[in-house]
Amino acid sequence: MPELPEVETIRRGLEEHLVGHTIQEVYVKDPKIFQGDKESLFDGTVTKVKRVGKGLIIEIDNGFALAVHVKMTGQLIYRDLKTANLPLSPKTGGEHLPNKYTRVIFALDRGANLFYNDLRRFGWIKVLRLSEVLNLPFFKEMGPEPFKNLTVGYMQKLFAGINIPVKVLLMDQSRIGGIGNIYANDALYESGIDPRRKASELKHQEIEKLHKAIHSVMEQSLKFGASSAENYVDALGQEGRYQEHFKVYSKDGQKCGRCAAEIKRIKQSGRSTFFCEGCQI
DNA sequence: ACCTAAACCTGGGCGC
DNA sequence: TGCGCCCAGGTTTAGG
Repeated sequence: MPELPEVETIRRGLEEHLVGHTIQEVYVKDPKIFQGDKESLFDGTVTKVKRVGKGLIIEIDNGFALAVHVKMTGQLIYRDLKTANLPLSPKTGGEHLPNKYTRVIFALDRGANLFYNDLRRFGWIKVLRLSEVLNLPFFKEMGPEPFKNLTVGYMQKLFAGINIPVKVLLMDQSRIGGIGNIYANDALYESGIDPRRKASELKHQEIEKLHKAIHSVMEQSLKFGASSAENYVDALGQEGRYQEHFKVYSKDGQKCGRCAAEIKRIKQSGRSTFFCEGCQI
């Protein structure tokens, strides 16, 4: 599911392929997804693609921007004359685009297209003035992020005052940006911390280990092109392989690689948590 | 203020 | 074969 490494991998692909293009037309097949005035996009060039947490900002040099959130099953797929024959992952919904999951099509110059696919239709695309994008509550309320401004010191101060389970805290975007269920589970395993413990009860040294683990699991995922356990594909419609390297996520019933105890699955705040009762203490 | 749970959606997998 | 149910989980909203 798209978390920081997945969205960052999409961002890098768009940065490489989309920048320099102009948007010539937008076909909105599902109005639920697309909000704003598409005409505002037509007289400028894409200059930059930014990521804030799990959200994307596509900047255009006419003062407007596209803000995008793919939620769980959204895909942004770029196709042009060069990539037209590159096989698409079956997760895109078929061999060709557009298909039945294509909700928005951006027709670009030089015969290229950007397709927004979304099976479950949770995602959104908003046209906004660039100066207004960061005022969206989603961006405005984003907490410090791994690889940016998430420091050990910040985490130690944050954890001290919070009595919710550490796993639930890691996934709260307003407190720490970019971590979702996969990396919360794997980072807690990597640092040997029980996901049920209250954040305020963690020792400074444990928070230091957790900070390190967050970065190491996300770095590893980026290296493998992120995780395609569900619907994720990159900006060229290709799958990642981090799902082959999950530490505990989705591995309930299997043996822990560190202590050979069985990996358990519980619910926390309505979501699945996977952990090893043997070595996460 | 703090926390939980349902809602938003669709399709795949399971039991019967 | 098919029906009903559960599950996936990022964010928003409603409610305790």
